[in-house]
Amino acid sequence: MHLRTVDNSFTEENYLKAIYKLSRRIEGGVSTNALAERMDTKASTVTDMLKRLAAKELVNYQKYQGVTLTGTGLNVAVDIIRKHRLWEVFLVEHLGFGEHEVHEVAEQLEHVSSPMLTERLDRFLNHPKYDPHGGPIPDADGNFPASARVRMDELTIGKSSKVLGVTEHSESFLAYLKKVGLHLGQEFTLTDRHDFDRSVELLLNGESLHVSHEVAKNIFVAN
Amino acid sequence: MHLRTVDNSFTEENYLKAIYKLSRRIEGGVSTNALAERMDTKASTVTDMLKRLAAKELVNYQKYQGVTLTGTGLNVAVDIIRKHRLWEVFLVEHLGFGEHEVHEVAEQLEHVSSPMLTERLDRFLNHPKYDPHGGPIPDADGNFPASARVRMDELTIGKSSKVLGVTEHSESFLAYLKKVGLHLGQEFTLTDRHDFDRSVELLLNGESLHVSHEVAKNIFVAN
DNA sequence: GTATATTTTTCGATTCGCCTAAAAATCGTT
DNA sequence: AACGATTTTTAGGCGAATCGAAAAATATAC
Repeated sequence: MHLRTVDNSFTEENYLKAIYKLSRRIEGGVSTNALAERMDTKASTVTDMLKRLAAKELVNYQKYQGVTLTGTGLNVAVDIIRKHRLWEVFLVEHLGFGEHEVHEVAEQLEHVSSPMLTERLDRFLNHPKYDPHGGPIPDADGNFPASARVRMDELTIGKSSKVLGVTEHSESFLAYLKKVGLHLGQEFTLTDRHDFDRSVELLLNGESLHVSHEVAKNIFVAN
Repeated sequence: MHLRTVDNSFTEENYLKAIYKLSRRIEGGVSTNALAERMDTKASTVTDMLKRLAAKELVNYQKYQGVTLTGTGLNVAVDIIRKHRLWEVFLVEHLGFGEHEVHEVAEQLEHVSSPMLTERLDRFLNHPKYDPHGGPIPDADGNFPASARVRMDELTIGKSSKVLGVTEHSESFLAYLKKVGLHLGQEFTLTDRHDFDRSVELLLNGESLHVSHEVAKNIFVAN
């Protein structure tokens, strides 16, 4: 006698979120190994979980073929992201957390399940569109803000722009950005693109900067 | 490798909290059945859990003899109560929740583990001493506010006390209090408590008065 | 003080999330 | 097409948290 309507465990929610994030960056289904690395677990564990998620119709899974989210699974994933980012705004703007101190706490808060809480928090925060890292916050219907932002690697040559956010949050990546001066709000001009490796050239504070495609595709800029 | 040094699960935390709350009202150790009822589970499940908690030295447990919290267990329980009540203050005062809509959400939020979050929330809320129901909020060291007030339904049997205030302000409730003589400052002795409906018996001006739990929980009395 | 009732514990089972080791499928290279 | 390397799945096991059924301990009644 279980009520099984919306009974997603933290673990399940985290898998769905991981699948969502990985599928943003990769064409087609997400591989078991990619998921295992992201979830810091073993491939066999991932296989087990994918079967369970498939049984609940949260993912489309066929063995050896990778995994994608179903409509339901997508809804859950986006809702988790919405909550995560709203909490980050709260932590930074109202509790005085530093931008880089919020992630772990938000990882916990995002699993609190109360639509009323989420909507009231959203209102309290004045319906923010971006989190402190520049990540877009989907609304209650799961729609992301229709904003003027593109990935840096997609910006037109010659355009001036500024850094709005990143999609990769590893320590090393953030350290690299800091080192080369690509911090939030930094203005620059995209002067050239090299087709052979899709890297780009920027003009930033009067200096030229070479940015690899791997880096550029993880940076959101104004368009 | 998780960051949580003391890795208490939600379930464990809830058992510790339940043991704490039950031991407030009852002399000696808490019985397996009382705990099972409170946790809405089976006695056999409780026995299993008590063994685990005892192995972690969070409770003192000897079979058939009931259970009490160890120092460590008490610390955990009080910290959960602190977080629960702080979140209730936040929900009511900043998100506009009604007094009676907050409990379930706070039950989830109380398990978010981040001392930094708790302390910053406490500061944001201006170090409140009582939650929206009048429940006292322990400080970061686990000390409850010195002011001695408890809900009438939580007063120890045999204690003499006096009425300090109410948390329910409806006309009918106030009229009832007036009729039975429970006005502000009125002295009385709590002579008995009936576990089946948690109602209490008072001795008031030499007369016996039966007060339902519904009423008693909305009256603050000196402790 | 013995019999009966109640409480509590023990004893398998189950599900979730995870692991290791081994087998199977797929991919890459020649 | 066939070999070897890599990825993925299967198989079997483990701890946490739960259950029901049955046994054991304690409490109550007579």
